[in-house]
Amino acid sequence: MESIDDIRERFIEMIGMVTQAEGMPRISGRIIGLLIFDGCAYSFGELASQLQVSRGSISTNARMLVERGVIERVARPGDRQDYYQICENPYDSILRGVSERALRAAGDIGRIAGALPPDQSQTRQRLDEYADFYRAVAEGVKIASQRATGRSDDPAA
Amino acid sequence: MESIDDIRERFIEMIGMVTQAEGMPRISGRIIGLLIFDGCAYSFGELASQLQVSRGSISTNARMLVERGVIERVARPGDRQDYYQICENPYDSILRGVSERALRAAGDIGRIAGALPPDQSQTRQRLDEYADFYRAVAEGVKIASQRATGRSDDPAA
DNA sequence: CAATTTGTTCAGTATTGACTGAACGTAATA
DNA sequence: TATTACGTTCAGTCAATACTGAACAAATTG
Repeated sequence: MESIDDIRERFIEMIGMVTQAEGMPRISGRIIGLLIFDGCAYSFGELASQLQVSRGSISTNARMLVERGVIERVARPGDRQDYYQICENPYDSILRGVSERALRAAGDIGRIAGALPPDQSQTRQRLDEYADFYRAVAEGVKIASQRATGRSDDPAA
Repeated sequence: MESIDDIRERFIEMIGMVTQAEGMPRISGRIIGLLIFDGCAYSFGELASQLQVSRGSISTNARMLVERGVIERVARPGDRQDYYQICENPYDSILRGVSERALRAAGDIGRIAGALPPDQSQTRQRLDEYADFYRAVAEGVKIASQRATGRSDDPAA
């Protein structure tokens, strides 16, 4: 029988690999995995020792995750250390980032399409289609976000 | 006034950067950009010379893109070379890959959640939520795919 | 058959970027 | 004020991987 610690380890490493595959640093994913699995707040130092990484890495990755709204810093009275825990709905924040990137790509492509002279309508049409694709992605992600969270802004809930 | 060639160049490089940001090789994106912009079929050799990369790179990247259903090989009677053009709806294929990866992550997480002993219901719940998130992403992407393509399988179209 | 063309493979290179660890600033404590 | 604890920063290291280019097999042409 596999121990809980083994399962935990497996989960944390797995999330690390998944986030790496999504283009994020592996340590970011391991922080997320740890905080989701244990569901409590950990201090800066605990994160470093639990994940066996340098404090520099924790500093960089924790800041990025806070900035993206995935984890949050919480204070403990009488304790000078920084504590971190997973946000209420981290998934929303993650998807917002994906959506933003897609919209930016759509905007970039649309701008290039707009720069084409009028006699290049065929090309412009292909580029506009491409931009629409990215807009559709952004839209689909937004829908996923609504479904994954408590559907707080979904009238049909 | 910016020439069409300059715009073309800018577009191709831009798509290269976008795909790189999505975790794919930059050359793959440049091939896609070239084929979308010009909208015609190019030979293996033309791809290499137009993009100024080695034939080895074209071989590897073209094969991957064909395998993913983004571009396709077309034959020309009396010409031994391989010709490549963008697929009918490359976006569908790209999104299918994204969706599959999300579902795989959801399955992995769900399996780990299932391995937890019954007294870990809190943890299991958090993990199940996480798995649901990835399922929602897969679903949202599928919706995006339907919207971006000709909505061929959307009864409301 | 020799020469040429075409695409693949793979060993080597170059580059990117994650990660480390030491130096540093700051704040608390004695 | 000296010391300790904490988080940040940044120069340097290391690993992953995109890319090159030469060697190769197969097909074609003369």
